[in-house]
Amino acid sequence: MTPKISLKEKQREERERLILDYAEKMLLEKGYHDVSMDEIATGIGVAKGTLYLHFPKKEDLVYAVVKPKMQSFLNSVEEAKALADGPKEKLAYLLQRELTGAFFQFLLKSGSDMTTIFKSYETEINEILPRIFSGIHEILNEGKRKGLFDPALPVEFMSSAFINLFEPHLYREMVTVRKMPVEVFIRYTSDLLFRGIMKSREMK
Amino acid sequence: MTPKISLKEKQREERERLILDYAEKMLLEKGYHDVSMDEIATGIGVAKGTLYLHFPKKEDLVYAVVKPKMQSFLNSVEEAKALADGPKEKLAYLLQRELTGAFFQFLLKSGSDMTTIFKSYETEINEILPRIFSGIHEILNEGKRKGLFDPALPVEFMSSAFINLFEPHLYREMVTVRKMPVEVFIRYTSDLLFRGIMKSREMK
Amino acid sequence: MTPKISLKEKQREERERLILDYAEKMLLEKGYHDVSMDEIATGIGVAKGTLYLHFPKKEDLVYAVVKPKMQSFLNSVEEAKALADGPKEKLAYLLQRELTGAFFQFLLKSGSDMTTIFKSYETEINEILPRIFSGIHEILNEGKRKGLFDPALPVEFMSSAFINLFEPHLYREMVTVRKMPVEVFIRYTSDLLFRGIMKSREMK
Amino acid sequence: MTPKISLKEKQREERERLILDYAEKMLLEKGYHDVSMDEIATGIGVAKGTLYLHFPKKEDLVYAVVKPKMQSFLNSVEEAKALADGPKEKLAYLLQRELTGAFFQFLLKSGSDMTTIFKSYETEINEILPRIFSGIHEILNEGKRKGLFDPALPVEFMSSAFINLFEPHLYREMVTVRKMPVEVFIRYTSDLLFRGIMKSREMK
DNA sequence: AATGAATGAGACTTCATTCAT
DNA sequence: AATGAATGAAGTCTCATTCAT
Repeated sequence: MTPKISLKEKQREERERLILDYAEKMLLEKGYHDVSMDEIATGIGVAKGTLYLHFPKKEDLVYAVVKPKMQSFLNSVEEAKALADGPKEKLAYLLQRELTGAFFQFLLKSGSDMTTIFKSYETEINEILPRIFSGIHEILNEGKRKGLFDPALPVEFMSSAFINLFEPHLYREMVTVRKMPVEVFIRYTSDLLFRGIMKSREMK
Repeated sequence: MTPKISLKEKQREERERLILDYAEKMLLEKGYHDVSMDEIATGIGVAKGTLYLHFPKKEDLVYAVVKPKMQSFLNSVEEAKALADGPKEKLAYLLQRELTGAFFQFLLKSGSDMTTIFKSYETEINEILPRIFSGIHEILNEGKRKGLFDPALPVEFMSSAFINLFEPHLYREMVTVRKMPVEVFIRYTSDLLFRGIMKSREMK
Repeated sequence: MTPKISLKEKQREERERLILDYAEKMLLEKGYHDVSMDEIATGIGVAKGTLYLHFPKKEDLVYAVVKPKMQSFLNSVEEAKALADGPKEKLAYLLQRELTGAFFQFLLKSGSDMTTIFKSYETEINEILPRIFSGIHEILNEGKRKGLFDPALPVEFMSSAFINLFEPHLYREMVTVRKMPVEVFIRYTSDLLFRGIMKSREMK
Repeated sequence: MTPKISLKEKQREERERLILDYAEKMLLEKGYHDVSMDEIATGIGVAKGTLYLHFPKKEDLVYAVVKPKMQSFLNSVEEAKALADGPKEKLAYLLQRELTGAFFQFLLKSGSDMTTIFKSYETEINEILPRIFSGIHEILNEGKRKGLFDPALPVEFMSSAFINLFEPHLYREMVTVRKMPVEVFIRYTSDLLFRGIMKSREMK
């Protein structure tokens, strides 16, 4: 009977994906508080109760949207660290891998510290986020050691500025609205990170 | 008996300031949707109704918090434009003047387009915000013309990146928590804007 | 010192009259629930607290508006009863005397049994209203005895129909809006009471 | 499975009827402002939220009570106009058809112009009410032309007096309290309209 | 499993009434 | 006496969550 079960399981997962995708879309568009469970249910054509079969709380549904993005970001950080290239290339890799992910965007949109919304996941979040940041800090410190990055700037300062680059307004304006090719957008962002807005003299 | 009138007026303004300050604090901490009128009232030790004596709607109270910051930012933009110095100095002036203001921070915190919250003030906002951005764009274009700023980066891209620098987490972490002197924080931020995180070769 | 006191007393009464007149106007216009104490105070240029120096409760203020009209109606009933004329003339006298008074109009406007609003005055009201009705009933019974009024119609039916004639919409429409002279309006109303809408054959 | 759907639909309608009936009862008893949504919910043993499933606003619930009565009255007016009989019979038909409906009663009870309460339905109301009145006026003018009704009385005067006959106090007192048979009540009312309170000489 | 009607806590807002000045 | 700021009970409405079908 395994196939039958896995068929059901498959359907269940498809349904769940449907929910998560639509929820993500709406959350990005309107933020946590302006998206109701009703709206999500109606939007994908299921009953409100069905959402609750998959996710016991709104918090759980939303966290299910956010967690993989956080996870993916962590993974990318780990991958970046493992690259043979230098720290600059590692950061560029991260940018290119995650710039379009909606994770941090969502957080900023929601306008709350994550823990305000995800009270039940505080422990989990406090396990993942620090690893993300310490991974970035490692890369940044490596850059400082190699004389590439400004030794005067605290790594916390740098990493925060780095994270801010993932803010969604700019992406939407440039790529979605103005049809700037993603690669161009990524290059610009990466340039901005590495040499600010000044006209470069020596590097691409 | 003008003094008597102005005494009352003074008290009224003090009370209003009390409300606005506490509201700002809470809004920055928890965002629009997670701060209730009740909470604000209790927090400053007045009854709910008292808030409504000063501000007919929650929207009005919150806009009264935001407007002066928006206004101040616009003023600073105008002042920056009027400076005799070059575009770089103008942007630095803006950073130094407004980096600690909580306006954009609040917006990001609130996680919605302003007009989602401030429906009644849409017209007003749509009058102020564009002037802020076009002012910044003028400075940026001036910089491009003078060969200072990267001509490849769209000014919208630059201005958006510039605005992102005002995000509050970093400020709080560095200045409030780690006791970094504000001047140092401003210099770092300004450096970041102008030359990215790379070790500088030729400029301060 | 009597004159001084009576001067103050006079001013007090003038102020009270001002309040009562404005309150009556607004009550008639918008009804009990749609007129706020604030509105009344502002409308006559005094502070809200001042209203409460004269009338401890909204109920008291409104009853102070209503009571004299009720009283006046009762007086007119008594006067009508005392007339030398027949019952028809007595009713006509009542109509002519009270048709323009706003008492019953106000009640209808307020849309509640009087006792819903005037809880504290229930006893008083239950003393006056029955006297009004029994006075009218006396006249009606006199008319029945004299073979003038339809003996089949219960007096309660007649008196209620009679009271309904005081409804304000018609008065406002005809006299205020269409500028029908009051005497004509009274004659029409009186005709209606005595012979309905049919074309009269024998009496004016 | 249409029957299943119609079962739910049926239950929904039953529930809605329950709400409407109880709301009507309370509205008639205490008027718009003195009936709270809470009170209605509690009164029929459901939660407040349930009311809002059926009617998004208090205004909507109340209008759902009023509209059918208004509609029914309009229908009766149209039917009356279409009768083969004379104008007197037409009015009598209207009286007999609608005297027990609570529509105008409710309006009077509510003590406000309908449009004060039903702001969102102003257009709809301004479409129905004038048709009611102009229908009545047609009948009245027909009566005048045929020499039946007093040509001196403006039709607006007559129609307003006619409407006043639907006032609820009298009905409740006579029929509900004193157990007067409805037919008798209707006959009395009709007599009152056509010949006033005078003892009739020539007509029943 | 799926549904969606029902629930009720909690948010915003109004307004009669009180009270310090 | 007069003021009007302050109060807080009460009302309308929303929405995450539950539960009978």
